[in-house]
Amino acid sequence: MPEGHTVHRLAAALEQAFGGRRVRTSSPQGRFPEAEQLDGSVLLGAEAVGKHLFLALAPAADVPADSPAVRQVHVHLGLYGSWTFAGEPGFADAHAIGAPRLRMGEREEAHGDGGLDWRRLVPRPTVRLRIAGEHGLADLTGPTACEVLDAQGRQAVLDRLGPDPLREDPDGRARRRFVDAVRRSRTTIGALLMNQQVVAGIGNIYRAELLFRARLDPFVPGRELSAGMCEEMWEDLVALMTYGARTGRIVTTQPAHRDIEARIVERSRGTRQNGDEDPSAVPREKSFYVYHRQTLPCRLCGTTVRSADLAGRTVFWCPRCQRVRRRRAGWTREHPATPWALADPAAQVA
DNA sequence: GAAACATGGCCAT
DNA sequence: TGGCCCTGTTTCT
Repeated sequence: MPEGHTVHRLAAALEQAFGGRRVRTSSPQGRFPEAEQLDGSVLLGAEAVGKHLFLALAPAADVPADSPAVRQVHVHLGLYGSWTFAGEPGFADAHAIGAPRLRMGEREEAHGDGGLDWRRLVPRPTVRLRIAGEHGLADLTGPTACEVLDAQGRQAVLDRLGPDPLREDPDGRARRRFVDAVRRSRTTIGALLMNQQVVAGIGNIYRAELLFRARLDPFVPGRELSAGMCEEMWEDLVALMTYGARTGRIVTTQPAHRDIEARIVERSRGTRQNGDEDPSAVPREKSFYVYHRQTLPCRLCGTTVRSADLAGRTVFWCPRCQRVRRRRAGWTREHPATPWALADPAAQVA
């Protein structure tokens, strides 16, 4: 269950694992029959845009990237999709917690059976696509999309996507696109943030957390927000998602706000993330301000966090910290937003 | 076992 | 807005 940062990590992991190499492809589940034609291709590269993943495959390593011979495997994990890696020690290293198996997507998982030969791993019957190389393999299960596209098809997907905070934006064009899209719309900011045409890569966690950090009510219409508020949100998103892509974890709380949990019984069902097993990581029950914290007190003011349906998904917010007031001049926040300089996610690793 | 639930998105009304 | 598709895990009967 990934948001954009996970997909970017996956692209890096797949490229590291198979980039420039010939791969075997198969569809144990049988629901991706194109795997047979792709078998024996060279994986030229892996790219993430928002939550979309593209794997470029060609008959040979020296085929130019823009050649019509290049096939684009387009993968979207949806709610349930995940990749499971298995291989020699050091395979998919950047993400390995312990060989030979780990899962990415909703989490990474290390199995202690070190003697297992990855080549003999029988795929689960639900594996849509298996990619195998010389040193290891990757199994894809449960994607909402796994299809072969040509260059035009790939472009059609990209055309449906707004700016991705995880892609370079040297001239500020992406930020401007985001700000304009928000301020042009009478739709609520909570719905806009989930619209991949407005910003690509945000999911339900980043939405709720970003709005808390901005001290903005999810139900305020986009057009009521000032340009400054939108620019601050974009910059905060870039920082939060960059941290997420680097660590594999969504952490939005500042260290000073984490210990309220000591006095609270956390819901038994938590939100799993990559690296939950890592004792140096911020524990999941301390990682969020509002996500899945409905009925619990706000970390800042103690008011009970609320949840409601917004655009088909559950949104979480603190009705006090995120209260806004309508003034003649437009909407204003009742509380100042998090000072962005302090919000540097790098400073959040306790 | 069944049912509920989950970090999504598409398509038909 | 509602229904439906993907799968795995937890919680309820």
